[in-house]
Amino acid sequence: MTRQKALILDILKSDACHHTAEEIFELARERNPGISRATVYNNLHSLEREKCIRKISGDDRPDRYDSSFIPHAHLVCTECGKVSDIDVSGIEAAIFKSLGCPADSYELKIRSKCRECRVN
Amino acid sequence: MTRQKALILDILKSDACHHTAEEIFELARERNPGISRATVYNNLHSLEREKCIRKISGDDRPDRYDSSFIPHAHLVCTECGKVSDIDVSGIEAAIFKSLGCPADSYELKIRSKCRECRVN
DNA sequence: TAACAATTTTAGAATTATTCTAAAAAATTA
DNA sequence: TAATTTTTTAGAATAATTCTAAAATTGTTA
Repeated sequence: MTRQKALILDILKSDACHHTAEEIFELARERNPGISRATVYNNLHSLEREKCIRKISGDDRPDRYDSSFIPHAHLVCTECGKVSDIDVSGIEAAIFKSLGCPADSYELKIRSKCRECRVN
Repeated sequence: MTRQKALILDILKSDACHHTAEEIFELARERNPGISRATVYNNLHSLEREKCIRKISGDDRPDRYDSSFIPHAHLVCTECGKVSDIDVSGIEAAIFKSLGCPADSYELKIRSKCRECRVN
């Protein structure tokens, strides 16, 4: 594990936010000013291949990276637009059933009002 | 509804494929050689806003458009990138259970090899 | 239908996110 | 340590999409 790769992983692990590659590049530069953008992309790819991190493909916006490799669903609020994690049990089993094998990965985005907006 | 917008909608409706904007542009050019790429993008956006079509955000590949607005799962081939519909029963129920109400819409993207690529 | 306003289209430049390149540096192996 | 492999770097290249401003089309009102 190179210095740069460890730095990128640390940035993701030490922050609950779902950062974009560009944000990670900026944060990495604060601690290693010489780091290259390509290195950030290279390592995000390799960390993803190694199932250390997960990419959340953006909706008209740049992709974001999640320090958790455990797949989970995202709730996109139709009212305030906020994205939050949501647990939907039984997806994996349902996917396995229709696919005949486990998926490489999956992404479930649910559009609904979030709890806060539902109250108001 | 302009001539161009009708053409773009027709291309999507008359073909089960999930085309990319570029593919739609090429198909539109066959029937209207002067059409501009920007027109294709403009109309795809406006059709999406009007809930006539749905965008499937691409995974390292360009976004694709679905002529149906009814939510359903998509299988994104990790090999050839093709997007196909896949029936995963029980998703709606699982979402209802964790949300406490039906979702406005959802998008389930499953990454795996498609049937053709699995054979080869 | 004429006159006018509003919207859409067009061509191509600009932008954004990401990937590629090839030489230098670092890490790994023998 | 020497040789080999892998990674990093800077910046150019690419791909997808958005922007721009002028022209064309469409819609509206008199």
